Amino acid sequence: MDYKFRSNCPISSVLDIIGDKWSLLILRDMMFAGKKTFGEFSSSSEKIATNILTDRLQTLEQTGLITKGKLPDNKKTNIYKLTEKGIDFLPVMTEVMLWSNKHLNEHVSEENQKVAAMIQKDKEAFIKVMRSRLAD
Amino acid sequence: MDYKFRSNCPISSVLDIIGDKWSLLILRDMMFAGKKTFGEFSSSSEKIATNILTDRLQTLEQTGLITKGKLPDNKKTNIYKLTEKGIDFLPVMTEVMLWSNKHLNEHVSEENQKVAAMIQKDKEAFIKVMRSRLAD
DNA sequence: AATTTTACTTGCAAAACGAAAGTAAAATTA
DNA sequence: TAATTTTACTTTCGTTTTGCAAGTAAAATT
Repeated sequence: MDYKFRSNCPISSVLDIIGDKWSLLILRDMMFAGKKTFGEFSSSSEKIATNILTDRLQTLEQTGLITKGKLPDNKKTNIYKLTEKGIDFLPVMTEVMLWSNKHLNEHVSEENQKVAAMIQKDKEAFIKVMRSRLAD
Repeated sequence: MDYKFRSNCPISSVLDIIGDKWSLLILRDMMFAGKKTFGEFSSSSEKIATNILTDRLQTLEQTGLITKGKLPDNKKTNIYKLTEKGIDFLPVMTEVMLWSNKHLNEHVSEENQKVAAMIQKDKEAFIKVMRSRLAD
């Protein structure tokens, strides 16, 4: 099987998103922690600055990975959701999680190691379950 | 199947690497373009600044994803290689490539689209082939 | 009506970035 | 062997980004 790229592969085009740690953290929290609001993102243990969080949410929205909306009875709180394009990023984040679990495992709880082992066994099943959770 | 994380998943620990676009470009060029030297990395179309390239190569070495060596008969040119830890990052870069190909395809050559379709059909086979290339 | 919450904005010092020029060791060329 | 070129950086400095901390206005709660 010959995998040969004749021109630059398009990875560089996505680097404004995945080459930014705060954007990745937001996507992680949306995908794996079910977070939806500015306050929830702000409360992550990594302590993102509020001006940076604002900036990254705007960038993710402008590049079509998330949308910003409101609940019908609440004009104040923004609700952020992943778009289809954003949900399609799940395999990337899943592989990042698995890589981290394997290579940075001195920082990983035993509980998370077990979950990662289950995911490793059947990535497709995991992604299917997560997709259906996020599609709500 | 219940995938439930009881504590923070370890993604944030890896963000110094994958949350940096220049590091990702270097890893891409090593994995998919077979690049090994400072000059080759420097010649990528994204035009990384030489002081930044130096900095990122040092960071990747210090975090154990690449090694820096020389050829036996050449004391001048540095040869960079992926470590096992670095090669394990292949699935992440593969998913990034597939995501880019799907969502940024107006920038993607027809040739690369065909290659991406082949990869999508059998990711495991692709990763196996690439691993054996890189393990040399 | 008063207070709290939410999602920001602002000011500013520090850090990072990146263009461009320079440098020294090592290789190549004449 | 001397001159030139190549390689992998380092340095300078202006610009941009980051991030802390305080402030703000609209909306919700008390």
